Amino acid sequence: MRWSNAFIPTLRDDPADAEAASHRLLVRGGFIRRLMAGSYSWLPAGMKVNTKVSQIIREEMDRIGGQEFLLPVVHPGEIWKRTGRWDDVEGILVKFKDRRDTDLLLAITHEEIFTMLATELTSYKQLPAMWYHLQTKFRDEPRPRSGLVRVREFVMKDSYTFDLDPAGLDVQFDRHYEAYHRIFERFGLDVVPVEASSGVMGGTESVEFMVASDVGEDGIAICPNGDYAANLERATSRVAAVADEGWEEPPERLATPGIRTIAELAAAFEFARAPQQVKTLAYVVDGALTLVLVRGDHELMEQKLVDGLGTQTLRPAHPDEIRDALGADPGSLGAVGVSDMRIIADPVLEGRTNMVTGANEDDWHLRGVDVARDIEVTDWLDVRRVEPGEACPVCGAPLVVETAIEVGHIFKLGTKYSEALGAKVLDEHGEERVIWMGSYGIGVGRNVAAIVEVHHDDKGIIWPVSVAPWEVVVTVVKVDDGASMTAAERIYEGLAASGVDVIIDDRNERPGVKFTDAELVGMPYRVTVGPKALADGVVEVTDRRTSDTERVPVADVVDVVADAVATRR
RNA sequence: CGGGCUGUGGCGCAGCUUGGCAGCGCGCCUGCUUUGGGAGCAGGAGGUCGCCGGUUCGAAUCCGGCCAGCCCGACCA
Repeated sequence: MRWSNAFIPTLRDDPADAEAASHRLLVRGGFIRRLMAGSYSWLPAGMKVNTKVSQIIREEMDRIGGQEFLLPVVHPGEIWKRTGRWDDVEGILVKFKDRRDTDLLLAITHEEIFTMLATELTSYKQLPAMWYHLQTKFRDEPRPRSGLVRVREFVMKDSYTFDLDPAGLDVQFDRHYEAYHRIFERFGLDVVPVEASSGVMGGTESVEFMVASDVGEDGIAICPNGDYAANLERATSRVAAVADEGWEEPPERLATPGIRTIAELAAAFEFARAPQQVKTLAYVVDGALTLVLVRGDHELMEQKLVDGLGTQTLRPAHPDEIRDALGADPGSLGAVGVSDMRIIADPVLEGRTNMVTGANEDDWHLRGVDVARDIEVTDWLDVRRVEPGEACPVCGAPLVVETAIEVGHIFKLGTKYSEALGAKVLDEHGEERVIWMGSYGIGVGRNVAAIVEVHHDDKGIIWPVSVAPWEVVVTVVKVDDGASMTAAERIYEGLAASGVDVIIDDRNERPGVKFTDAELVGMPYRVTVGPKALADGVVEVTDRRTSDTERVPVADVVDVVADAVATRR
């Protein structure tokens, strides 16, 4: 590739609408351009990276026995109605009709269609199977952000496995787990696998691969001893027991004029510190008002509630709904004496006595509440959000909480889709068996963003050799110097002949412009060919990572650079 | 969906308060000089001022509505 002919539109200024480093640098470096919110075009340099990332994924998928497909991005609504997701998935699913008034949708993922294809599997002898493709998804996200980190249209490698039984699924799941580690290692990403919520995908078990980053959108709790790691949407921890002082009498009314918050109540009464309080939250679950109880100093993690209840139709109750049902406004709510609705309580509250909670009467609370005696808990459910420093559930060490980017997610699906769509085989006894499925995703663009988030400095991107748009740039300091151009061309041809992905910067620009662009675009190695060094029979080889520059004889440079590149691929 | 901010040549911005020729820097084109860290001089091209409506002799500027984008939150496969 010759830079003079390439479309690499680098920008001198940061784009006004970009804050995340990856977003800023990918736009400035001429890799991507925004079309609309959450929708990006890949320019030639970006496409080179995209292709290398995709290729690494392909290689590792093929290595564990994956077979590549390519499925359509527009699906008939009918199939999604059969799995229930036509109605269950709200908001992000774009639905439309064709000229014959047929319901269609834009694929948000491809379980349905791969499972339809799997109905052609008829015998256990055809299992296990591992199928994948790299294909566009469109999810009408309410809030795209941070460039490629969260977009609406993106390409994902999604794979699907088909097995006779759960044990087979476990094997394929573990293979993916290993393959994903290899993939992220080749991307230069340090990942933490964490237990995750399966969300609407359904299924029994899922693992997310997370890269710690400020622009991440997920919180993860990590044990410093490596004994535990989980997404906060699922994480649990040990909480030190609170010793309650005795209070044998029934709850006593406590006048609390004007007090509406946990903090205000804690400040007003010595015996009502936040851990002594029961926080009462009102939700509407499947249409019914439901109380959710956590300790005063704890936060509800709504996703844990969603997962624990196995429902998607859940929202905080409106103030008027709360007043109609309980007779008080938020700020004075409590579950004591409530018997006509579901009461979900966090297990941390189990056995607690002498607590303070709202009296369901504005300006009044109750003290001396014994949870077991005074509250009719219908479900004990771990719904609290883990906070930094709480004890690891395995070893007790203080947990660390970090924000992270989810770069991959693997699910054990079970039989949800195969059952709904009739994917079955005959086993060795001639009996019909529903296929056990798993699904596994890696977003291409999000991984590119994560790589840049991790590998950049104030000058630009520092691509790992494995995914760099070009492994080497040959920078010609003075293009109208015949000797320079001749030497540079020879080096360029020699590197290309050695299998190095190389670009020659033959633009008639001043050296400063070319050096700056090379650093912004982020090629791992720069070979600088200029008249001064050439007079000594050498050129300079600069490592983008370290900025170390080495003078190398012209005759050796192709071998030296080709070797350096090869060892880092 | 709630809150905040922003829409002016390709990019970054000023002008808007107080209505009166649409500007600056970068980039781009031509010429000359220059050439090891974002060159200098001279000349030049390029804009429905997000859109629609209103007020006014006159609107980038004031008023109303809409659209789009970014950030925070909600949400998130």
